Amino acid sequence: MEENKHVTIYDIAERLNLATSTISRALKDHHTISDKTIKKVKKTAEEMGFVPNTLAAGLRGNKTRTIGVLIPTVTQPFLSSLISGIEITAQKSDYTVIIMQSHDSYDEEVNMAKSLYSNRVSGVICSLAMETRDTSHFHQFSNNNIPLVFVDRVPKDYNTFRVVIDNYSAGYKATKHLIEQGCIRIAHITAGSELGNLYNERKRGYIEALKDHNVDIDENLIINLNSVTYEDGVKASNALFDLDPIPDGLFAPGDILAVSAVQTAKKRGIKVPEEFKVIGFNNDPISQIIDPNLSTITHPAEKMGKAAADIIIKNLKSSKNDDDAKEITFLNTEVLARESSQK
Amino acid sequence: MEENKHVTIYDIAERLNLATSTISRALKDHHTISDKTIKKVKKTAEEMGFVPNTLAAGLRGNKTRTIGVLIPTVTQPFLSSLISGIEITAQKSDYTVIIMQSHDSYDEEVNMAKSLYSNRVSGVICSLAMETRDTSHFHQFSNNNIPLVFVDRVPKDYNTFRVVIDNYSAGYKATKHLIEQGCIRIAHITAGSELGNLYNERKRGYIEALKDHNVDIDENLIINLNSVTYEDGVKASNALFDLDPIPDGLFAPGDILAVSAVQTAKKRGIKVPEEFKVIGFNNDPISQIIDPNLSTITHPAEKMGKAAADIIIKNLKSSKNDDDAKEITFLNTEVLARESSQK
DNA sequence: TTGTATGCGTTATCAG
DNA sequence: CTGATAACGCATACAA
Repeated sequence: MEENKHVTIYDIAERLNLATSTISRALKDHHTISDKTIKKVKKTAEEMGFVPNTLAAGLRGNKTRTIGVLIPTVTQPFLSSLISGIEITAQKSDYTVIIMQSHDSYDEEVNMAKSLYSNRVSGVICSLAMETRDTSHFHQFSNNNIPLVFVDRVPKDYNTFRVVIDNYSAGYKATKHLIEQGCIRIAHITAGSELGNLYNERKRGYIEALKDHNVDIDENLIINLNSVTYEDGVKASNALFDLDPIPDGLFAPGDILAVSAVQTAKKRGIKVPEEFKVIGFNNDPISQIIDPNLSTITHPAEKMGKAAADIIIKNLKSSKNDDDAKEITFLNTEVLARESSQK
Repeated sequence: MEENKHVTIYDIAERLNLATSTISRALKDHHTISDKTIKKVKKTAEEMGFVPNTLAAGLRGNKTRTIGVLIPTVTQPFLSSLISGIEITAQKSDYTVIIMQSHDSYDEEVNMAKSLYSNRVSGVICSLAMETRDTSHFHQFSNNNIPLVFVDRVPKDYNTFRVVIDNYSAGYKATKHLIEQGCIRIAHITAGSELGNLYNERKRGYIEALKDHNVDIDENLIINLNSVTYEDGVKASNALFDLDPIPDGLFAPGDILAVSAVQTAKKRGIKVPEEFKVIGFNNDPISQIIDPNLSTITHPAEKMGKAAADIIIKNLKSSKNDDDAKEITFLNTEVLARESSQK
């Protein structure tokens, strides 16, 4: 077995009778190094199997070209698409992405944030954990000039970059769509108000749409959940179908909830969309698998990821110490009318 | 804005009039340091907002307590569950996980591998890209005593740890199940033979099961695909349904393919499972969403992730330079009989 | 165009 | 029990 010690620029320097500084510069195409030397160095590096030690470089230069991503989980379609977007953009600028999952736990989020800081990431992209109420664990980034971008589930009061959709108007659009499809008893599921208020905003849109179109607001048709699993959705739907009369429409703020409602309806012999129309949120893959296909609101996950990464990279480039208010980027959503809300 | 320079052990040392070495040791509960000092140091560190610089520690100690994960994508349910398993185990032993996606491209995989090495990860867990035929880019790990574990899509000839399921027997079980449900014209979809031979193995199991049960093997019922997207599945299914007579069963080596077959069948008025029974593979979430629910083969993604991480960590602990043959870990699969293959 | 010297923050070795 | 010092591998300021 080869007990290969890692090859360093020092090894290359020795072999070529050059200074380490020359090697270091040649490897990065520094303009003060002759083409000849550059070629020679690169060739030898290749031959010797040199791989730069990013730890050393990071320590020395205090920049790691690494973007830390801190999200609840990678298993949600929305979030994995977000990652995908981040990665695509990062890769173009030669940034490495390191992903950590909070599993929607505040404590884990705090730990992971520390770990990211400990790893001296160049920038951070975060979608908050469900549990998170306090965001002081992000101060370490802000205080040290490490660009921080919140995505989707963002804190309300934190002067940093945010990439979001307009949840209010999305909720409004979804509800309006159901009204236009003839619904007059529209139910809504919402989730425990948290820091980010994402579900609250969607609910606000729902309420406003009802008001604007003179549809009665019935508190019995609004179900409040603490979490948004499939099982929660089944419970909520059953509660709705126990009403008399049952609602004729549902705006669910997530496709999983919507799907659970459709399936519960089917199980109870309620016809979708004839007796009960549904619109979800996110445009998850399942929305096209379920029968009937689910109407939903698009959520531009990949675009959001790209936008967030762009902000980080741009900010790092200009290295401006701006105390300016950080902008909020709003991305578009659209109603995707499929079978589950057909007239 | 606070222009906080990072707090270092040097800052703590200065404040407490102690040596940096004392601080370093105190922070790690070294037994040669008095309890009093340890307490004092920890308190001050906390107060000053000290966060260890893992780059420096990694550089110095040549170990980073980081596991690099190199997989095709995080968006596949199987792979995101795998990650989940890796993370759970890693976190218990205080390892950090860094994830990179090859997007099934050989070139990206080579790059990412270099990047992981460059980051001096302590160990690597990899599921190969579809495109990968050559695995020499992993030698850098093997040669430098960095534990390497392949998972699921593994190379055939590479003396390193492997965590897999027995694809042959899984394919056999799936096919046998269809036979037991009364199928006699069982179709199969397979994918271009690659290094890992995962699909080939499943196909081999399919063939053997047919033979063992005296069911005719009809080459027309076996469709070979280059990729395994939903669209590919639709094409394959249509080809099968254009046959006369159509097959009465299908073993699809992935749930997406199976779902596409079910939906294509429905579109063409073919009744599932009455006229056409289907079994998939992986037990993806969609398998429980589609109507009828999809029979499938379980794939213990999270367990595999845990097993792989365990191997890395154990190996790192014992730091034995074993030239021994590396073991292969086989995990169990099961037939999950649901509606789509009902008699 | 290249070389010299230094420091990034930590830990391990050795000395006290 | 604590301190001084060197070393990890690289990048930069400065010198030549």
